[in-house]
Amino acid sequence: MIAQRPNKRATISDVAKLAGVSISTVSRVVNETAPVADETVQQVRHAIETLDYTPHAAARTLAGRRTGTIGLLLPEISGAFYAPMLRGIEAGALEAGFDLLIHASSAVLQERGNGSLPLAEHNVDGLLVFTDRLTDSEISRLYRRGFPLVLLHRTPPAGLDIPCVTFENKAGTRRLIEHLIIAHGCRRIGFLAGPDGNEDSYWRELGYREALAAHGIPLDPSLRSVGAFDEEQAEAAVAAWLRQGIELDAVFGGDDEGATGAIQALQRAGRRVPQDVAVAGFDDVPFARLMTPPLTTVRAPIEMAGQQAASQLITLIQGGESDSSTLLPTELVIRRSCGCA
Amino acid sequence: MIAQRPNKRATISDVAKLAGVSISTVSRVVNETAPVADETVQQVRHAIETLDYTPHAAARTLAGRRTGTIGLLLPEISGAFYAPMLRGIEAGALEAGFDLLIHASSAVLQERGNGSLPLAEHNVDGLLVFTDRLTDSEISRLYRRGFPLVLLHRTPPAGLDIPCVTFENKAGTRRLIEHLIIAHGCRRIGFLAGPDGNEDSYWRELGYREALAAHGIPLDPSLRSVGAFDEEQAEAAVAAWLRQGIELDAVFGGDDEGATGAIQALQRAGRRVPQDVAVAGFDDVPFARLMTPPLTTVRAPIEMAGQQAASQLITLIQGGESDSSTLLPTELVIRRSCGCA
DNA sequence: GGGCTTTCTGAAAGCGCTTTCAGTATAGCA
DNA sequence: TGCTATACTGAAAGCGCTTTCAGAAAGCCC
Repeated sequence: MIAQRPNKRATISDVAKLAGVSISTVSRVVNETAPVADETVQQVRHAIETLDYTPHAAARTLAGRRTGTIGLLLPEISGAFYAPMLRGIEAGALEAGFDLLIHASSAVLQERGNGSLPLAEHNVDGLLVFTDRLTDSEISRLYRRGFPLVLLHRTPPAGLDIPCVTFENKAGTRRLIEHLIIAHGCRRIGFLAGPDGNEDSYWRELGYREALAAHGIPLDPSLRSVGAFDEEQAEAAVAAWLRQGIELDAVFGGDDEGATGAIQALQRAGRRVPQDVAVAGFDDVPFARLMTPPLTTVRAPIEMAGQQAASQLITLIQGGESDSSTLLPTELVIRRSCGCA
Repeated sequence: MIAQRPNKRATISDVAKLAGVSISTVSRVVNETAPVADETVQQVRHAIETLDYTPHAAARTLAGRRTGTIGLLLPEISGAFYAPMLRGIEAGALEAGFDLLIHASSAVLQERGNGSLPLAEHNVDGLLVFTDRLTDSEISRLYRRGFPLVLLHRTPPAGLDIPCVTFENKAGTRRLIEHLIIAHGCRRIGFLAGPDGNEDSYWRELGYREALAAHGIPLDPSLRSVGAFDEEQAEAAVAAWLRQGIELDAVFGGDDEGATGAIQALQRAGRRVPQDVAVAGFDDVPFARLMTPPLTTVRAPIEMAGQQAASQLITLIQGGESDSSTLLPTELVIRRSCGCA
C-alpha cells in the first residue's frame, strides 16, 4: 500500500533567502523581466536548483492575471476526427507558446451545482469551444464578460460577435451528391443526419437538398434518417431502412463514421457496396482510405481548422483582432465506395 | 473583425459590498462551510446573481491549496484506444467530484525552457501519467515532492513506490499466440513490437516468446519488427518482410492498430487474410469487430483501467492508501482474422 | 564637480480567496 | 437569575507570486 506524505514545496522566499536576495530579484531572474547582475543570476539559479523550486502556477496567475494556457471544451474524445483536430490545435497553441488544456466531458457541463464551467475563465486565458453541450446562454455569459472565445464547428448565438471556424459543408456535400447523381446515376440517396442540432449536419443536409433539386430529383422524406455521426447508430438506421424495404441506390453517411456504419448494415443484409448501393462519407478521416471498399468522401481540413481556431483565439487573448468567421474549403475525394473504379 | 474588450469580473468583495456583509460570509455561503442565517444567504445569493459572480479558481487554489482537479498526461490523442480510456478516467474522476484536465502533447514536455511540466503540480491535485515521454527523472522529481501520481500502463522507475495500473499483457499474448499455434498450426509468426521502450510491448513480446518456447518453435529474429502501435508503420514493416521474401503464416500486430496495418500490407501484396496469413491484434478496440475480416485479438479492459487509475489517484490525494500495482486481466477474443470460422 | 541617465535591487502593495480567531447575540439549562 | 452552549458574523492573516515605486550605485556628459 502506498500513502501520500505531503511535502513542502520551496517558495520564492525560500529561494530568495538562500540566495541572499529579495523575492523581487528572484522573480526577475525567473521571468527575465528586468536586468539582473550576472553574479546575482548565478546565485539565484543555484538556489533554485538546490531547492528544486518551481513557481506555483496559481499564485502566478493570481498575481499576473494570465495563465499562458488555452482551454478546449469538447464533448467526448473518440472517433478518428479528433486526432487531426487536436494536432492542429496544439500546433496553433505551441506556436504562440501557449499550453493546451482539454476538458472532455459530456456529462459534467450541465450538472455542476455552482453552474460554473470547469476550466472556463479560470485556469485558462481563453476557450476553444467544440461542443453542442455548451448552451447558448453559457456562451453568451462568457462572451459578455469579455472572455476570449472561439467556436469550432458551430456558429455563435444570434447577435454575438464570436469568431468561429467551420467547414464549407454545404458546397462540399452538394458536390458529393452531384457526383453520385451524375457519375453513378443514383436517384434514391439515403441521407443520414448527424446528432440533433449539429450544425455541420444542418449544412450538409442543405447541400444534399440542393443537389437533388438541381437535378430534378424529388425529396423523399423516408430517405432521411439519423446516424448521429456514430457508427452504431448509422448501422441501425440503415438496417431499419432495409427492413422496411425502402429502396436505395446510395447512402450518404453524414460523416465517415456514419458511412462505415452504413456499409456494415448493407453488407450484413447482403447488399454489395458499391455494386448494389453506393456509400459516401464526409471528413476523410485517416481510416477512410483503408476501408473495404475505400471510402468516397469529402475531405475536410480538420487539422487546419484546429490550427486556425487556436491562433485566432490567441490573437484575441493578446488583444488583437480576429475575423468573425472562417469558412474552410472542402474537397471531393473519390475512391471506390461510390462505384468509381 | 472582432476585438476583445476586457471586462472586470466581480470579486468576492463586490458581492460582499452589495450584500452588505463581509467577504468571509460570502465565502461561507459559496462553500457552505459554516452556518449562515437564511436571510443573509438570500442577500448574498441575490448579489451573486446580479453581479454574475464566479469565484476565481487561481485565488481559490492559492488560498485553499487544492484544485479539485486531476490531470492526465498523454502523448497524443489518436487511435481507438483513447476513447474508452478517457471514458473510464472521467468516470472515476466524476464519481469523486473531481474535474479532469488533459494535457495531450508529445513535443511540449521536453522542450520547455523552464523544465516545468504544464499542469503538473500546478493546476491539479494529482497526475495520471500515461506516456513514455515523461522521463524517469521527471517522475521521481514529482514523486519526491509528494505529488500524488498514478502511472497508467507503465511501471515506476526503480525504487519508487508509485501506484500503477497495467494489463496482463504477457499471459494474454501467450494465450493468443498459442491459439495461433495450436488451432491453426502456425509456426512462423511475425511479431510487431510497439514503440521503443513501450512496456506493454515488452511484456507482449515475452508472452510471444513463451508461447513459442512452450511449443518448441525456435525464435527467429527476422520475424521481429517494429510496428510502433501505428497502422502506417506496421504496414511498412510487414511490407518490408514481404519484399524480403520472409515466409510468414501469421502476424501478431502488437496491438489492433498494428494488426490493421499488417492486414493492409498483406492484402496489398495479394495475400489473403486469414487463408494465407493469419493476423491478430491486442486491445479489442471498438473497430476490431468491424474489420474485414473481423479481428482476433486480446480484449483489454481499457475503460476499467482508466477508472481504477483515476480512483486510486483520488484516494491518494485524499490522503488514503493505494495498492502499489494493479494488474488487470485480459481475455482472448477469437474472430475470423486468425482463420477461425 | 554637478547633473544626468542607466543598471541593479529591495520594500511593499496587492491579486481574490480561505480560514482562523475573536467576538456578539441568542437560546438552553440549572 | 446567572452561566454556558450555540448560531452567526467580521477582521485579519496569509496563500506565493508580479509589479510598481523608489533608491543606491555607477557611468556619462559638459
